[in-house]
Amino acid sequence: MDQRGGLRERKKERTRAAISDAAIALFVEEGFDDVSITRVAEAAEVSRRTLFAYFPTKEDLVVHRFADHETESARVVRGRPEGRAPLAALRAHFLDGLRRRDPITGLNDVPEIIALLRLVRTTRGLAARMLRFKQNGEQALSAALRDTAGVTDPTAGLAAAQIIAVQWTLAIDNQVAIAAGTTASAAYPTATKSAKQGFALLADGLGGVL
Amino acid sequence: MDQRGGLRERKKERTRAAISDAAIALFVEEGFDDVSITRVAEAAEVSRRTLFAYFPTKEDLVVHRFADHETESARVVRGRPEGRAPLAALRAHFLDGLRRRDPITGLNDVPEIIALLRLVRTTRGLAARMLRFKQNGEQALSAALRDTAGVTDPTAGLAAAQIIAVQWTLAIDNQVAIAAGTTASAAYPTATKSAKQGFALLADGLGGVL
DNA sequence: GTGCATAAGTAGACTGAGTGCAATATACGC
DNA sequence: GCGTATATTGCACTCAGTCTACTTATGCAC
Repeated sequence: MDQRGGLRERKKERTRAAISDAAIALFVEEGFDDVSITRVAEAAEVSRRTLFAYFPTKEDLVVHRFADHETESARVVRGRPEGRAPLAALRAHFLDGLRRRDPITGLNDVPEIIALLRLVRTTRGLAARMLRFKQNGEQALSAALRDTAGVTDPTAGLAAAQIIAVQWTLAIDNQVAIAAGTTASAAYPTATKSAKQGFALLADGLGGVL
Repeated sequence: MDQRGGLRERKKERTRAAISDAAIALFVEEGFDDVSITRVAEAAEVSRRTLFAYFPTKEDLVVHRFADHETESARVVRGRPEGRAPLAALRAHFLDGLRRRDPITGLNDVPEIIALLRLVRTTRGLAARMLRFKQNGEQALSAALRDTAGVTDPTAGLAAAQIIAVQWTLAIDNQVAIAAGTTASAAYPTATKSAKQGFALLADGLGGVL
C-alpha cells in the first residue's frame, strides 16, 4: 500500500511535496505577501502553470497541510466506542492530542511547526482561510452529532459550533504560549488544565461563571 | 450634529454611499465575482482610483455595512445594568433583536436585506471576510468579560468563543429559513425557540444532551 | 470677494494572482 | 516498441490593488 499507483502517482506526490516545501520555506523566511508565486515556482523548479495545477491558490500552498484535520472531530464522534458520549470522546481525544504533542492542539515546539503556525496566524489571508476550515469542521461535526447522537436540528448545530469554538480557542492559546518561547513540556500542565476547563464549560455550561 | 463638518465631509459621505450602493446593486444582480471594480467605478461615476480611496478592497464594498455590529456583543456586556449577568444580558438583547427583526439576527425579510445576506453567505471571499468579523467580535467580547465580569484568562476566551459561536449559528439558521421563502413573522416563533435553546445550552451545558 | 493651503479626484503605468489555450513531453497498457 | 492518456509548459490575458505625478475643488484668512 506504500506505493499505490505507479511511477506517475509517486512522482506527482513528490512534486507536490517539493512545491509545498519550497513555498513554506520561502514564506517563513520572507513573509507570505513578499514572495511571489513565480519565485516559488522557480525554487521548486516547475513552471508557474504547473504550480497552479497542484495548488489552486497561493494560500493552498500552506493550508493544504491542515486539510486532513478538517473533519477530525466529526471522525472522532463517528468512531467512538458504543455507549460513549460524544463530548467525552472529544475530550479524551483532545487531551490525548496534548499528550502526544499533536500540532493541531498547538502544543508542539518543533521549530518548523512553530514557524508554520506563526505564519498562518499572522498572515491575514492565511488566517481567514483557516477560518473556513473551522467552519467546515463545524458542519461535519454537526452532521456527525445528528447521525450518531440522536440529537436534532437546531441543537446539533449549536452544540457543534460551541465545541469547535472551544477546541480552536484552546489550540490558539497553546500556539501563542509556545510562540512566546515556552517549551511544550513546560506549557503542558497549564494546557491540560485549560482544556479540562474548556470541556467542563461545555458540559456544565457558563451558568456557574457568568 | 446631523451635518458635522462642512460640505466636504457631507459630500464625501454621499460619494461613499453612492459607491457602495452601486456596488451592491451590481453584485446582487450579477454576482460578486462577475462584476469588476472598473464597472462599479463607472456605475458610481468615480474613477477606479477614487473608489480605492474609499474602500481598500473589493470585499469592503460589501462588508463595511456590518462593521458596526462587530463589537455589538461586547458593548452589550459592558453596558449592561448593574448586577445583571452577562449571559442574561446577551440573551435578552438577542431575543429583542428577533422581535425588532434586526438584520443581524438574520430574521428580516426585507428583499434588499435578503439579497445582501445571500450575497455574503454564498460568495466565498465575502463569507471568509465575515468570519474575520466573527473573530474580532470574539476578541472584543472576551475582553469585555475580563473587564466587567470578574472572569479570568482562559475562561473568558472560552466563554466568548462559545457565545459568539451560538449567536452566529442562530443568525445563519434564520437567514437560511428566510432565504428559503419563509416570512420573518412565520419564522419568528421557531427562531425564538431556537435562540432560547441556544442560550440554554450555553448556560446549562451540553451535558444533558450529549 | 480673492488667494492660498489642503484635500479630493484623476490618469496611466505597474505588479502579482489566477485562467484559457494550444503545443510538447512523458509514463502507462498492450 | 507504439499509440494514448496525462503531465507539463509557454504565452497571452483579465482583474485586484498600488504608485507617482498631476489636476481640480474646497475651506479659510483676510
